[in-house]
Amino acid sequence: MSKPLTNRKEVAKLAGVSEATVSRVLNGVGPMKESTRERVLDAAKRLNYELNAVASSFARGKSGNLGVVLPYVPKVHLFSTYYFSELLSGIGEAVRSKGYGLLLLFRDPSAVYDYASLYRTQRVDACIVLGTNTAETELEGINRLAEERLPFCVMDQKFDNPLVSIVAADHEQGSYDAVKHLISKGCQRIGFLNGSMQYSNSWDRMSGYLRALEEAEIKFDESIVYQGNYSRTSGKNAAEDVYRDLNELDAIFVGNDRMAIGLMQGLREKGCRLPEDLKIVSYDDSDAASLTEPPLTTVKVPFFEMGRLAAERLLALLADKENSEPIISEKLQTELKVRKSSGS
Amino acid sequence: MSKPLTNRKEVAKLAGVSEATVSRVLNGVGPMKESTRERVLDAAKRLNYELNAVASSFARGKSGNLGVVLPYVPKVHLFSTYYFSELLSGIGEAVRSKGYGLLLLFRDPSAVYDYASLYRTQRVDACIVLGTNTAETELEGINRLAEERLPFCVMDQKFDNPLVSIVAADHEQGSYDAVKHLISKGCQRIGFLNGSMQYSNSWDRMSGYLRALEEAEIKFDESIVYQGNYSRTSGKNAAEDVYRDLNELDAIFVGNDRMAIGLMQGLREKGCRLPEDLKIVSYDDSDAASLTEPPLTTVKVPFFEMGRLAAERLLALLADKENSEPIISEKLQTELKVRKSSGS
DNA sequence: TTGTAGGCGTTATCAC
DNA sequence: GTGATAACGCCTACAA
Repeated sequence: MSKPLTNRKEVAKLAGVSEATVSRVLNGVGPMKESTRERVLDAAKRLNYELNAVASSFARGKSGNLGVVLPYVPKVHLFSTYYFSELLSGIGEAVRSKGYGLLLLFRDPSAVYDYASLYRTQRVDACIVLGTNTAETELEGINRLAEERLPFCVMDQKFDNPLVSIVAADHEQGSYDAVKHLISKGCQRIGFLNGSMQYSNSWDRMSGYLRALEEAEIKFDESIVYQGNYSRTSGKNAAEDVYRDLNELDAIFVGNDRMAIGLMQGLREKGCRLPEDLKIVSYDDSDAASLTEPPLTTVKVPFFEMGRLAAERLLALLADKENSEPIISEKLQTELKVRKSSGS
Repeated sequence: MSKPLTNRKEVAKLAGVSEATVSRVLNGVGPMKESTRERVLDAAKRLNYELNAVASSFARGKSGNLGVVLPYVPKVHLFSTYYFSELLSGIGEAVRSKGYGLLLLFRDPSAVYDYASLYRTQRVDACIVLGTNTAETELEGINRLAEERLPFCVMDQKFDNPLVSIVAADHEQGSYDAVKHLISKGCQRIGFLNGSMQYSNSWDRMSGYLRALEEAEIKFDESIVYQGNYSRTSGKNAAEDVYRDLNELDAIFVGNDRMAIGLMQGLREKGCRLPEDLKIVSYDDSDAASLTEPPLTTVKVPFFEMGRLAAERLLALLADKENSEPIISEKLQTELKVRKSSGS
């Protein structure tokens, strides 16, 4: 029933050619007479025939799939879904235009994931890894991938290993821009609510924050750096400390929109007026950023383009064998979107 | 490089058994002596061998993939991403636990999509179709699938064809609950901002709205039914008309959170106070619903469970051949989440 | 309980 | 330009 209703042999018979010719026509390879081409195409259409993708993959020794690996925790939205859906859309665009399949793979973040197995079992020809971090178990998995020279790419997370391919936005610059914007608004005491340091991009944000301060000759004060984990709840929790320090602060830079939203909720519950009492700039420009009251000034990250870029590069790499240079593209431009939360 | 490093033959040789025995052990079928089983497993581990998924699929004549088809429009978030990511998570959960693959398929919503081709080319064994509507081109594609008795399931969209499998929430009841809640708050003049009527669930919402009114002996007034398309922008646009009718209205029921958010923005820009000037209940309980000011009273839809249910049913159907009964499950419970936008 | 062997539908490498 | 034909790695009757 769900078997192909027909196969190459039938088409060959109907068209009066050999099976090999059918293959050539359908794959568009090798020389062929226009007339036979038409005859074969016609026969295929009459029989409602299309190439069997599985058989084809088998013969080629390639699955034809690009894998996208994501951490999966039931009931928890590890990603802001904005991030996730933009990346996926970008990857999807690239994959479609190259005729590849997009295989979604959920991994249990608490266990060592055997990435290499995906290739060994031929489920994917290449893959993009989302949401990795620097935990020991993660490092091990990723490093093994790199050492086996398997085609893969990590998103938005740097590894020391130069063999690890990566596509990432320039969060150092993005953060610098964000903080500089606050400084240009006359802020001097600028706090920082950062996310978990197990992600390299959290370190990048810290660097950008420091550079902006330094350039403005503002002394770094560790006591106004707060620690969250990119969740809304952690932002709300931070409101406690931020509120306590409120008269020390002109503004605060927050590592992502979700935390900023939590923080704003928390502060407002304590009676803060925003942005009068505290200016805020955050990060991501997710859908929610323009919904809050006041709307968030935030750093827009080109997730869609990042996804597309990673996928395109990987597929290009697959096309041109030999080349197995790691993909390194970690300076994608961000853009500051100015809204009311930063004062204006 | 990305080829399997070894194959069944090697394992058989090392274990001193036939290839067939290796297969049997690795697939856990047929009787086998514990000692040979161990020997084979040991050999496999020593050679770092795993079954080649492509070859396996080929031999079985099944791809081992569940397809998820989604409309794809560049730059447009057709789904609220909440809907999308919850459904996908649910599907992912089912698929993983059954050892299937999850293949993401993007379709161009402006063209007739040849769903059957996915099966013909053996890319998927079954699929879940998201975001269909009643456009002629869609109907045609879906009906063809049904007539060929291919295993598939449509989410949240009803078709007249009894052969079409569907999993959907009970939006009639959800809407009834929403409107009844408003009535219980003392509202009599309740407007309705509905989404596009090309989706059956828009009709269901209308039915629920009507039933609640009728039960309370409130006369239906077409002049306070507004038309949107589920986008934030359409909600904002509707603010014009709603504002004009404001003294005719106690409350408004809105077809989804996104429109409600747009509507609230629009109304506030005109100087409305919410919920004092207008009570609002909306639909979906997306992440954003609790972020707005005031937070939205909204109807929570079990997207995760819907995804999981659809996937589980399909995979069960694949497992037990013979059975090709359409899956019909269109009454999944919704739940009203009461927040400030509806008054209290 | 295990081995033998045919078949799955292509691809790709030869000849012709 | 086109036709034979050997892989590809595994599954599964059937035989032993």
